[in-house]
Amino acid sequence: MKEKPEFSFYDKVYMVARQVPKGRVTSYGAIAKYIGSGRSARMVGWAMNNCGTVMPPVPAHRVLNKQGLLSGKHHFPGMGLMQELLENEGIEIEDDKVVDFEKVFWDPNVELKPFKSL
DNA sequence: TCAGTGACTGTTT
DNA sequence: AAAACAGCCACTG
Repeated sequence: MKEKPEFSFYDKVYMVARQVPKGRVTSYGAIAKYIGSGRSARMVGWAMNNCGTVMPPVPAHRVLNKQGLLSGKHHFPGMGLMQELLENEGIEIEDDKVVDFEKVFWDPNVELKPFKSL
């Protein structure tokens, strides 16, 4: 029996994003690689665009680019909401980027088990 | 069906 | 070091 993930590309992204621990952040590329396409980071970002249409809601504010920059903050409602959410979790933000990004970085490829094992 | 878009990343200039 | 180019794949019109 071949395991056939019924999970769509979106679902995989949401699944990983939801498992990001509080006070931690990850990058699109890390998620993309975790789901099997290390170079499809753009698709991860695109999936995040629909994050508000899925349940439960996805903490897209914990997903940043590899530079630790809040690249998607402009997509959040209000102004600086994404930054406030991150700061609320203990993450320090400066100039729209995460301080000590390497320290709060959470890599699903390391912290989580391979997707096939799920 | 084809073409355009996009919350990224790596390589090259 | 910074900017530009290319690759990548899924969704919409």
